[in-house]
Amino acid sequence: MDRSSGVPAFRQVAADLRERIVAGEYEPGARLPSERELVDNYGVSRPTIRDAIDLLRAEGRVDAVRGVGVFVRPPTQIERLARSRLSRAARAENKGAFMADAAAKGFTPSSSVKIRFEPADERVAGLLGIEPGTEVTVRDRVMRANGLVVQLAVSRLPRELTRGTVIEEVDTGPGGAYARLEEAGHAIGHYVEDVGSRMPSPEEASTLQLAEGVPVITVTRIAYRQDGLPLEMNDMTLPADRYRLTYEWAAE
Amino acid sequence: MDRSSGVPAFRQVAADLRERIVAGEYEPGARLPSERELVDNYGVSRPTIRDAIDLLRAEGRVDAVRGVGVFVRPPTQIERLARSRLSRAARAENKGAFMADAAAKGFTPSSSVKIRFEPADERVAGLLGIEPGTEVTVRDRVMRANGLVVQLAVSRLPRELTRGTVIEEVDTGPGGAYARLEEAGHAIGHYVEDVGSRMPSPEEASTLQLAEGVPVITVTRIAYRQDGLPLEMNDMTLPADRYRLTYEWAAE
DNA sequence: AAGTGGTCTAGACCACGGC
DNA sequence: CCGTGGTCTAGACCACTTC
Repeated sequence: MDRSSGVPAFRQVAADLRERIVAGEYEPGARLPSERELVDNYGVSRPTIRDAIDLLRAEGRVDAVRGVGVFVRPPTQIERLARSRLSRAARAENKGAFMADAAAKGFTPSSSVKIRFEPADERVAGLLGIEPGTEVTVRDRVMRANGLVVQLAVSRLPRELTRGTVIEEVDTGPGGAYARLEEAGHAIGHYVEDVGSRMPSPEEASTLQLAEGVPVITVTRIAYRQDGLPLEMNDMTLPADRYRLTYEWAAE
Repeated sequence: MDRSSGVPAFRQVAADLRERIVAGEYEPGARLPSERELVDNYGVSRPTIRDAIDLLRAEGRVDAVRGVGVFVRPPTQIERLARSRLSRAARAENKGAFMADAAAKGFTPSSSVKIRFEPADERVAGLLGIEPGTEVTVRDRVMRANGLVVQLAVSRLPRELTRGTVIEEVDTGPGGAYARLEEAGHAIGHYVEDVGSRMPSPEEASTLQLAEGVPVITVTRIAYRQDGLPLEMNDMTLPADRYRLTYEWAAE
């Protein structure tokens, strides 16, 4: 603790703890000294110690458990999602991309869907190439693996394309909505995915059961018909500590 | 303020401010009431008000400026990075992917490179398909646009492929390292990119000049020769509030 | 000089988990 | 019951920006 360095005390404490964690002095899953012990160790007040720990929590390095202690967060298991999950071959045998992934990875998937219809706002209309206000079919899904929420997905299609099809039902049948579109003569030509990241809203953090300091990955996928007409857009939200996305393409 | 709801006071204050921001009562760029005003408005102590504001900062919703006030963070300008930046056609006229992007977007790019050689660790060896300990050439780059740091990139190649080439020099010449590899008979067959996100380390936050509550996007790209041999791996780190990544592919 | 956010203290009480 | 983290208070002083 250097009180004259100009560096705030809580940052010095955080830096010291961070170093010890990275160095392995506190291993993954290990408990840090209690806040009151740290008060004695560093010679600062408890709020200052808490500021330091709050910093490490925001970085996603430690988890605090009330009544128990503060623990070094162990590395999480990462799933890779590849674009091959959208192949027709995969659809032939499964209920959709998410179920296909689940089958491959050996966990028990479940998914709850809410269907609604609403007028397209500016953004949706732009991406789907329709007039704002045009009615769209919205499939709002919460996907779970072994009971744990792992993904949110909001899919929107021009209602014109879904009227009278099972895409407006909860269960879209084998191969999912994409398979139904193709059966209706809308063969998919190409996909575009737009990937970004941000901190979650409090609602997202609680539905996705996110730990502190964990961002979400946002993916907006648009499926186009072979003539270039947008068929569907899908806004997906994934916990960044459990997913990576893999894309692969030939040079040129 | 409901003191008997069980919801902590600072979360109630944060929720109220968040609502007002989302509703547009405080517009982007607008100043929130000062902490001491909020103390009066909500009837809680200043540390409690600060806890509330700290929450909004961690979410990336507001910025605090010492001596001035707390401001609603305005939306940032987002650049899209598309895989087409890696095409041979783009290389033909430019110095590399980053410079190509810069030219297209109309900003002034600059980039500082440090070259070093080191033995491959476990991860690097696995991705490059070589034995751990094998010497690799490391090109450690900081990319800037109009003076602002916008990307970190650490590129690694088996030294065997770069010995005697300008890839071991600071300036790799027109088209960048990929062009030199192709000239040396290592035509690129395909690329794989692995995309994830996490909160930045303090070092990353300061070199990338990241605002609070802004994650980084991490991309690991591997370039393979046409026979499948890994030629290069590139670990990129991007500020999540300034970039989105776009991928596009044909169905099937 | 006045107002702002940044830091820090020395307490207090609470809710929760484990013994 | 005791120790843990979670919340909250009422101050204090500082560094900084603006006027």
